Amino acid sequence: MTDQPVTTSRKRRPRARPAEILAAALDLFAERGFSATRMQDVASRAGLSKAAIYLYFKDKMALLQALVQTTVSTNLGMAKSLAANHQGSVTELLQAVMVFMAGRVGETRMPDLMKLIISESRAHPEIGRFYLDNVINQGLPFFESLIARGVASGEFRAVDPKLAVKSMIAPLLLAALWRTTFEPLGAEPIDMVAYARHNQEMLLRGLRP
Amino acid sequence: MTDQPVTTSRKRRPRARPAEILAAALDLFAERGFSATRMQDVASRAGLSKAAIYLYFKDKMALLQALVQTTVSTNLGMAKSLAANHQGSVTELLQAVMVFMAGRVGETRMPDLMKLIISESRAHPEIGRFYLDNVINQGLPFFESLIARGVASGEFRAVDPKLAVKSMIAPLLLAALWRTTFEPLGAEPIDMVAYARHNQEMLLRGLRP
DNA sequence: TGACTCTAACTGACCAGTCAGTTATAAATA
DNA sequence: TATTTATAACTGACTGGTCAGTTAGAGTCA
Repeated sequence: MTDQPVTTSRKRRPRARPAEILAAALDLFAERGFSATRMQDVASRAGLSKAAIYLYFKDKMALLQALVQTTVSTNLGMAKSLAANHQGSVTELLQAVMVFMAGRVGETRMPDLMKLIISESRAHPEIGRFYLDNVINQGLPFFESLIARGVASGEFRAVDPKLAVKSMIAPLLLAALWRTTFEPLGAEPIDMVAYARHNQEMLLRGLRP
Repeated sequence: MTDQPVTTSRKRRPRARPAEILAAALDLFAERGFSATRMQDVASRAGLSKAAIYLYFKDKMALLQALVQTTVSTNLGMAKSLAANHQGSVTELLQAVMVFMAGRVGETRMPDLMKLIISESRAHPEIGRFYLDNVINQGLPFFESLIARGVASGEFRAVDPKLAVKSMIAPLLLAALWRTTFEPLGAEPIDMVAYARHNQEMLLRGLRP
């Protein structure tokens, strides 16, 4: 017979807590949305009391902000390093970038984050502004520069890079919202592999001189 | 001296009420989102007391449902009649449909409705399901049939219509969310005319044999 | 009068965030 | 090694405020 307490042991693991809390929050935000998620629910899933969350995060919004910061911002950095290390035609680079992006949409929780940002940015403009400043206003110029390189090298026809970039992004946005909004309601899932191949084909044909 | 009441005249206009209430609700939902809009605010803007709304609508959700039903569903009907009355190549028809759709995104409140549906469908699946059943599951097969016609007639290469349709829709979705989510935060507006022309060009080049 | 339209005031439920107090653990001390 | 001390980590219970929806009854008109 051990002397161990019958109740769930109250461990002190301050190093691990923030990540656990964020993981719980992402699960619940993705599943139910931001407003419908109670701090108590986040706490329960993370194995803490609600009050403990406030030792690590200022308020509920700080949870979302941290999720966006850590999860979404990294993607752009990865895409950029992809480009920096690339040798070969712009067409090949564009293909590589699109494969990478499609992978992020298909295999990570980026769609959930995107939907959260879109859904919550009206009630919480600071979230939307963070995304605008750190992802959109960084990412679009980067993609534009890729297109412009292709135009300069003669690989692409003389499109407006600002518009062409939207042709790169739009299918990903559609896929992200499809997955998070309509698939849970029973809509036919998108075959991401075929979809990515199709989009690549459409884009490159559309850009050909 | 008239005998009229000094208090704000309480007009009796029951025929006009539902439309007035819906107009107020759409304004506010678009401006602040669904959850952040108080029934009291809708009432004030419509010139009624909050309780009066409940004479015309069962609850808050019924407002959103009515908005979606009346505003969004009509678009598909208009696009279909466009197609029914069309003579000429599928390419021309596709162009006409895309111009029509771009106009709806650029000049009506459809973007606001789309964003509402996307934002609220998690908390209120019946809204999402209504949109899925009445717009997506009706509209996509219709657009697919257009593409398939073009493939059959040899105007388009042999694409999968299911995928090609997404290439038609995605830019509109991007524009709608851009307008409703990022423009209010200071993002550069999309020039819808140039954007529509660009998308048309990209789509038709992408579909060319 | 009676049917209809409308409202002020109310209710009940919900929930983010706070706070006073408790417990686990490392360091200091014996 | 065993005991004490200090404090960071943690919790249960509470508060203040919000808001959707209801009710009792007043105003209006035919």
